[in-house]
Formats: sequence, C-alpha cells, structure tokens
Amino acid sequence: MADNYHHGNLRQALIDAGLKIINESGEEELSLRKVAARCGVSHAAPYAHFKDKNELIEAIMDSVTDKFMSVLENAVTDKPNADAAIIAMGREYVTFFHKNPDYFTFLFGKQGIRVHLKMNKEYKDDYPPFLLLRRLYLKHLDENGLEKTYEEQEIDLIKIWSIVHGMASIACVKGIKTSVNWKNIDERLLT
Amino acid sequence: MADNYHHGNLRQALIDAGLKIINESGEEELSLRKVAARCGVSHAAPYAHFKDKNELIEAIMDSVTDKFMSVLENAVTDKPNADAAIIAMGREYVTFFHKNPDYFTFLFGKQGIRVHLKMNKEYKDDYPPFLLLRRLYLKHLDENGLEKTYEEQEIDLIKIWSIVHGMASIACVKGIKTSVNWKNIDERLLT
DNA sequence: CTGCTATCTTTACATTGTCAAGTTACCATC
DNA sequence: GATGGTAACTTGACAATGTAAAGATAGCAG
Repeated sequence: MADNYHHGNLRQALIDAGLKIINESGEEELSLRKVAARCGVSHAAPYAHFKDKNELIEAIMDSVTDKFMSVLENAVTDKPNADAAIIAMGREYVTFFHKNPDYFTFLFGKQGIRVHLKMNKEYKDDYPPFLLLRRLYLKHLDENGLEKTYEEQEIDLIKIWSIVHGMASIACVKGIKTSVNWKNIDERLLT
Repeated sequence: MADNYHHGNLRQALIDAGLKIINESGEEELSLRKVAARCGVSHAAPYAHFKDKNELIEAIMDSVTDKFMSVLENAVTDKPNADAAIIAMGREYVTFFHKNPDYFTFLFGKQGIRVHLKMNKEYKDDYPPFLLLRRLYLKHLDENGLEKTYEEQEIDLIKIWSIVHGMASIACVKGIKTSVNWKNIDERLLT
C-alpha cells in the first residue's frame, strides 16, 4: 500500500539492506545513499528514521548482536552443567565469528560505539554476550560450591573472555592459516 | 630548500602528519587532503608517493608497528629466561595498547590489510610481534628441555597470543571499567 | 645547454553525509 | 466529511572527500 510515500517498514528495511551490503562487500561499502537506493527511496529518506549514519550503524549492530545472542543462547541451553555450557558458549563464540568475519570487524572494529563492558558493581548496559558469560560463571561457582572475592571473579571472567575473544580475533584475521579446527575447541577453555 | 616544489621528505612528513591526526582525533578524521594540508602541499601531492589512501594507511601502520616492536623488544631484553621474557612481553603488549587505544583500533580495526599470521611451515611475512613471541616460545621449549609436536606448539602459541591480545582488546574497549590494573599482570600468563 | 623524470599544482568529477524546504499521506478531531 | 497536524518522504543544495588527468617546476644526466 502507498506506492511511493510511506514505505510501511522502511526502518527495518534499511537495517536489512545495510546488513546485506556489509555481508556482500564489507562495511566500507556501506553508505546511506546506497542503502536508501536499495530500498527504493530517496537519498535523504533515512533521516526520517535515523539521526545519523552512526545511528543506522548502531541499529545494524544491535541487529547483529541479536543474531549472535540467539546463537549463543541456543548453544547454551540443555547443557548438563555450567561448565559444559561455558565451553559450548566459547566454542560458538569463536565459530560464529569464524563463519562471519565481517561481523567481527563490524562489531569490534570501531569500538566504543556500542560495546560497553563494566565488570564492577553496576550490572546494566553491559554487552549481552558478556552478561550471558557472567551468568554462567556465577552458576559455575554455585554448582561447585566455590566462593571467590569479587576481584577474583572479575579476573576469572576477563581471563575467559580474553581467550575466547582473542581466538575469535585470530580466527577472523584474514590470511591466517592454522592447524586448529575452529569448530572443535575444548582443552583450552577452563575456568 | 625548494620553497614550494620538492618538499624534500614529503613521504615521511605525510606519514607523521597522518599519525598525528590519528592520535589527536582518531582514524575517522584522517583524510588525504587534511594530511596534505598539514604538510603545506596541495591536496593531490600525496599521489606522488602513495598510490592510494590505503597505501598511506599501510605506511602509517608500518610506522606504528615499528614503534610497537621497539617497545616490545625493549621489554624483552635483559630478562633472565624465556618465561620471564614472555611475561614481560605480554605485559607490554597489553600496556602499549592500553596507553594508545587508538593504535589498537587502527591496527586491528580493519583487519586483513597488514596483519598476517601464519602458524604453519612458512615462517615469513608474519606479524612481527608474533614472530617475537614464537622466538621466545621456542627458546622456552629449549630452556626447559621440552619437546612438543608442531601442532601442540601451535596450540600453545594461539593460547598465549589469544589471551594477551584478548586482554589488550578488553583494555581498549571504551567505557570498560575493571578492577584489574593493566600494568600488573602476572598470574594469567602461563605457558 | 637540453631534455628527462620525479615531484608537485590545478582543475575537474563522482560519491558521500547532511541540511533545508517542500510534498504527500495518514490520523485525530471537529 | 472537511480540517489541520504530523510523520514519512522527496528535491535541491552544499561541503568534504578520493581520485584521475593534465600541466608546471626543479633538479639531474648527458
């Protein structure tokens, strides 16, 4: 309905088109005008939904993060205990970005826009995947009857996240070739 | 000499000016024309020295990598054994990027341009910091009389580099606040 | 002195982000 | 149903940018 004006769901269409461009040709090819063209609207139409190019990018990041989270949550459910869940999550974390290296660059390339990790008191506005990891970690402590100081917990979390994220980073570096099968990582994810 | 034409050392001046801009206002502010303006030359002058904007960026990356390497090599010399050297290198690795988060984004944000890690047979064209790490790691094996298969070595190296690079990544994420003192990291760098 | 070549300038053009002003369609209210 | 308001979209414009083409300059080899 509405042949020209009032696209109906332009906002989402712009996000999807942007994501598609990133998948096809990388982030540097993403421009407001191209995205608008793909949706069949004029070059300034996006400004009705996004204040900025940055705001569109943030929306796309949210979209990718949602996809990522659903993959992670999926990998975590139905695991016997927290340890198994953490390993499964770590494996999926690396695998996800290994399968979509563009997403890694996109999410973490220009850091600071969306990714906020705060390990201390305030438990909000964190990066969702990290929230999941912390949840599993606390479950792990609980299941094994462990008691750790807040600082020890934080160090553990950083350690886990560092190695997982670092591996994802390595797995995404173009041109790297290792004998590691990024779909089978076990022995090196230990709390 | 040469008031207008023949700047004398424009290539290096462009690299330095570019680096300065990145330090002052981040990579997104870097443009060929601004760099040229800072050097007092016309906006197309850089094309006599660099084929592309990318080629200038790569030159700047090389420059940063050189700085980085000299810091690392400095941290590594005069250490009693390989283990101490590895720990020192890891600490400096994180600290360097913690002090210059812009460099981290710059070097690893758009990956694939310059950073090539190859863990297998061909020992050339690697990322210099990684070459250093491998050198120290092999020294470590030697010093402790350890013998490992090639695959085990590779896994060890990835493990070490992952955690160090991952920490650097965390330490650089804007907005993160942890109780970890990024200038004192010991217990979590073990081969 | 002559010409070659690397270096730099000028001019030009397409792409892009962004703004301002106008248009259109829908919605609530009279 | 007419009316006005507002959100969604278009058109036109501008500055910044990357880049190509053509010309100018200077130093150097012969």
